[in-house]
Amino acid sequence: MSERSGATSLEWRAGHRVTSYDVARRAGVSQSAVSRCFKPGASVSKKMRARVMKAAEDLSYQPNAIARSLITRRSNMVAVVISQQTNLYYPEVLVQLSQRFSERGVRVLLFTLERESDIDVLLDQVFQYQVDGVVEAARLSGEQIDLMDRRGIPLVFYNRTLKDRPVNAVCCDQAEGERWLVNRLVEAGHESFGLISGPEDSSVSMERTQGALERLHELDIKSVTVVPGDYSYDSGVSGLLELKNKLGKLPDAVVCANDVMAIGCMDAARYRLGVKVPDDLSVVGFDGVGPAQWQSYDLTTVRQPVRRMTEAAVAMILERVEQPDLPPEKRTFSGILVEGGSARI
Amino acid sequence: MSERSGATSLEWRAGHRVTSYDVARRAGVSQSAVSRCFKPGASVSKKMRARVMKAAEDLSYQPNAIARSLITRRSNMVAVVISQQTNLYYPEVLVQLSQRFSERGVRVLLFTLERESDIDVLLDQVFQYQVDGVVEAARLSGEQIDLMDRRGIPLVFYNRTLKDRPVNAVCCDQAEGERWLVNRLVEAGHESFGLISGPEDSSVSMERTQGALERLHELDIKSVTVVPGDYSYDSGVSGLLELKNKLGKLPDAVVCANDVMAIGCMDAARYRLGVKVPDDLSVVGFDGVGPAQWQSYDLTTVRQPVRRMTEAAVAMILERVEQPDLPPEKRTFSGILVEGGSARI
DNA sequence: CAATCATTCGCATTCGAATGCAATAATTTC
DNA sequence: GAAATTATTGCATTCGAATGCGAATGATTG
Repeated sequence: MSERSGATSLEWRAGHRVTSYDVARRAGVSQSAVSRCFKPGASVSKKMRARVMKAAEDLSYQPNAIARSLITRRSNMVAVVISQQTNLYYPEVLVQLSQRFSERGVRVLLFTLERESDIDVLLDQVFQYQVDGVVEAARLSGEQIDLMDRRGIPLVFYNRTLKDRPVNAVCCDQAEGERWLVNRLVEAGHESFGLISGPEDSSVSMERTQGALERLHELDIKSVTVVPGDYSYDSGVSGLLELKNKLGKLPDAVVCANDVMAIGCMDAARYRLGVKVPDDLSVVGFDGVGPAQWQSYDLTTVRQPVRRMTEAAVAMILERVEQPDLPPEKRTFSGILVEGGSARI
Repeated sequence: MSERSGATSLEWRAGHRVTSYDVARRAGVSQSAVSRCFKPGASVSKKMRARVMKAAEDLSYQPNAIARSLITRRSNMVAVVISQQTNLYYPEVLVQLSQRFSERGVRVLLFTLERESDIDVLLDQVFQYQVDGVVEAARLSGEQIDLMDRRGIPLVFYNRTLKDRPVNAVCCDQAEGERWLVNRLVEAGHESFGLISGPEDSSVSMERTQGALERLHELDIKSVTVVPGDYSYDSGVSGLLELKNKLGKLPDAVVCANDVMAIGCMDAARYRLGVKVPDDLSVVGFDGVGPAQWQSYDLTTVRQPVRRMTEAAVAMILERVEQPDLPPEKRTFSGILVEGGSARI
């Protein structure tokens, strides 16, 4: 706790990192003994542990995780890859993942994707850092998945899944959630629907839009128009305007592929078109982000169980670090319907 | 690009990582040669480089960053420590930092703080991972700063600074921004003010609130009431209600220590008190987060120049990795006044 | 063509902790 | 108290890449 520079620390040269050898020398034991003292469950006598810990304390020794990683072949680091999305929701996921991993003694090495095309370089980087596993919240091609597979790095997708390939994934059941939303809207008597989809290359967006369309079809609703969006607030705004253009009038309800677009959509209705939500127009979203609950929006949406999902992702990765040959597994969680005031009842 | 498992790869046993020795053997050269080929600017003949690169390609060899770190004493990792804040604004900072660092070949190791008390353990962790530097967006005690100093790890604070101690820091000029906001509000003829402050232990919040108070004092405004908040939407709501309680009526303007509280405040005014913003009440925030610009709020606020600030933080860290004895430096950036519609003109 | 100088390459060592194995010390058992 | 057993400890090696130094090769010059 308290050795000032200079005092008793003759052995302390600036720029010289304190190693297990230093501790060993000071405690008059071997380096291996020091190593063992820092390994839980190792065979060490009480006396030894006390002496070593004392010396370690004196020198403020901390084991070098990098050296350890080299020999144990475990870095205790996991890569989290997120693509630069407008999606307000990912930061939350990121923080949660970090926290859950950290509880299990694993740190998160962050990889952000600016351009989709950088993914190859990025995967090489991920590999170089010898991470124990990867949580992927970005798109990967089949080839890229193969690559990680060959490299033997456990890979878990977060909210994206490949139909044609067995992979590990944690997902929220997008389609189911959309079906709930559609059910509610139809029950409330809405007959014409507008959908604002997300980016084309987002599997999540596709599943949501498809889920809604499917249910609408089942319920024999004919008046359905889809316009494209990109998850951003602005595209929610323009999406609604485009719907109105296309139809000549507004639909009864708009189903947005995420909350942020739904929020944009509500604002467009109120401030651009002077239309009341939900009286004249119902709007629903998906995700359950914080702002969706703000009183100005009070959005009807489906909340993803982020806590559960991140826990699952962490567990799946760590299981596969221990047992690399566990078969691929997909875990799908139901969302939670949040009944706000943006949709008529 | 294309070696299928099985083909020519006799030397390829599962579970055996490809090392520089493997590449060396295949190329018929020494391990050092391989190492040099992967070091930019090393003395290697063209022929050699070609052979090695071919072999490396064949084996899909990637240098082991951990082994490299051990010998070079550079991990090319930087720790970013963020405290679990409700502040909507940090995730953005985090992503930006990651991107800027990544452009310079440095990765971000993420440390999230659940409880403030965990900070000591966390700092030890940071040290164990041998990061080259630390960007700290959380509070540290003087002792803790000393510790990092003794350990020789460059430390840059993001938006927090210690008065009584020379440290590296990148900040937005909170006080200045608040003065601007107050000026505008006073110019618009407002005479009574309510302030909703942030958490007590947040230096940023303190500077903002103090800055506003100071300017109000200079302008000889007497009717000023401060109530505490915690940066959250809810505390913005309750803050406004509390102000009304305390004063018996609403003030002319409310100055909130961040955008999210300002948003809560606006919603409370509209939906709890039935008061019009800005007609009956002006509200201003601070940060310039995305939602502040949504039409329902259209907040008058001061935006932090996140891009510039993160660039500065990255530059400061990396400079100090190269030259450890650069003196402490504080870089303060002016915010950008965003004239929204939440304050009367 | 020999002598000089500049490149390029390989050898051997290093970074710091973990670990199998053998040696030693501490316990237990009869 | 000796023998057998178990618990501790140290030695030596390992993980994979980087690098100082000297050897070998090549280029340059007179």
